[in-house]
Amino acid sequence: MIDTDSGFVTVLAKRAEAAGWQLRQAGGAVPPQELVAMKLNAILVDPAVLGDEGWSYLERLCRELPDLGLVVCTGRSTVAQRVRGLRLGIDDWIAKPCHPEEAIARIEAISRRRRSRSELEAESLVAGELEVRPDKFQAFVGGRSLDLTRREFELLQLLAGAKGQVLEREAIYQRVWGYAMAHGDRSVDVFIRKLRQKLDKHSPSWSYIHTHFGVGYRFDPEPAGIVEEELRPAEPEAEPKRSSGAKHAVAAP
Amino acid sequence: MIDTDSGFVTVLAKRAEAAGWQLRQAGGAVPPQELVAMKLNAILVDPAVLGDEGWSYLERLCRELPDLGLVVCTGRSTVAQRVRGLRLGIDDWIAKPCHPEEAIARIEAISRRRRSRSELEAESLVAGELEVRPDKFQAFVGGRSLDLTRREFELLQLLAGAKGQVLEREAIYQRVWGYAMAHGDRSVDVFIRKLRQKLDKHSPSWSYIHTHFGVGYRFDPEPAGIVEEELRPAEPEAEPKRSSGAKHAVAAP
DNA sequence: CGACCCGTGAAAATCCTGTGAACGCAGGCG
DNA sequence: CGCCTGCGTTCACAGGATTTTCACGGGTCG
Repeated sequence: MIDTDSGFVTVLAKRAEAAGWQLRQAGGAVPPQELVAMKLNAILVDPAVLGDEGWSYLERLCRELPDLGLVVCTGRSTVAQRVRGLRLGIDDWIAKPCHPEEAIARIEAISRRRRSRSELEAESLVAGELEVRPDKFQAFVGGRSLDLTRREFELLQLLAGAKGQVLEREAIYQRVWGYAMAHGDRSVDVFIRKLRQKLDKHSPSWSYIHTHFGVGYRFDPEPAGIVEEELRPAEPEAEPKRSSGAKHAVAAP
Repeated sequence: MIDTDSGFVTVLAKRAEAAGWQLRQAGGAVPPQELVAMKLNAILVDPAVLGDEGWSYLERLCRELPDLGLVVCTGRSTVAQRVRGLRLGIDDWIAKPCHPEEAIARIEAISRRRRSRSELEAESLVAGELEVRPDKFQAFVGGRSLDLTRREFELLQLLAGAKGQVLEREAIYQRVWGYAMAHGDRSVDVFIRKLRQKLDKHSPSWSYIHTHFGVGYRFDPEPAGIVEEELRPAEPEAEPKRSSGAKHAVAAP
């Protein structure tokens, strides 16, 4: 929570703790980046402590962290202000002399929506030769681990979860990295490449990730394997380099 | 909305319509089943009109339609009641003498969360032999992809969405490209041609896009197929070139 | 008939993605 | 405490795919 009203802060902290939450408090604007690092569920702000920067800060939060639950709790406000805030992306607006229990309940209500859809994980998922195991934070092919890093795994899990759907870069970034993608960021592409490398290394006869030009990527296991190795069985290919290897299928379900 | 306060209902209906929503109103409890059939986005309830069944009805809604946005808007209420409601699964609780614009904004805020989590605009659309699938950024005929590029798809989606309506070039450009069309720009025409090509290639016996001279284009699937091939079965037409082929129907305004 | 509008094909300009590598950072280890 | 390694981020380049632009000619309208 971002507020300086010590009485409110104290009592809310107590209730939050009683509810089993972990609460962090600040007395002024906190850069969205730091908020990301805190892995927050929701944030409660009294824009009064932000001064003139109030609106721009709230706007920034909504823009860069659309997944974060955002509740404003402040003193006098007009209908126009509340409407503006809600339209901006704020999830709830509470008038300040407010019962802490209600604040807790409202934050809970917001978070409920957020959580409900994402808690579908922990289900082991199979696609082609691939097996994605959230419990082990790893993916396997024939029992052998792909040795994915954290980000790689999260990306793969996201893609594999939205089976068949095309996911746009921004959406991918948003959901894996947790905040809005900066214009021109190529991180997603780079990780897609790493994933494709590892997938191809362990399951060469399948293609999993497909590119949709100008849109994003789509996960869909296809047995479209490259079967030219057996044409020249005596080839002394000591070099495991796959060189310009298989072209990645471009948009053609 | 479930409410009987005619003044509130009237003004809210007006605002909702202005916001482009479709609103249905009832004066008492509606079975969840019927609500499902209405394909609602959110529901606004004043439990006062439900009498003693209020809480049980709300509870039932939360249990059976957890995906539905649920907002309570009623008169006097205690903190305990609001907390109970919010914990139950209600998304927002508004005190009743309330500005309709705020009610709209709050419902919007709730729906925003709901929608962004689930697949946005996953409504697949069928027209003639054509199937437009927003989730795949692609259109299909008989399961085969038309292989549209992003712009082509967006254009087709726009046209197909405004079923039967004639769209002017500037309007099309504005909505697909996102900014105003420069004078003399022929991009729309070019993309219409590309679309017609691909449509005709995969679904030759239908005509989808019609030209309105001096106005714009209109999407309307018609089985007006060109059936002259069978008139000369022995024709050695080795040249698949459609050359000056089928003229595109031009409707008179 | 003449001005304007639209379909068409192809060249030119632009944008997008795959890729390799450098960079910075943090934890693990000697 | 300093080195090393693994990981994530950023950059620049190249090859394509896509979009835009252009010029022509056939159609349409008044």
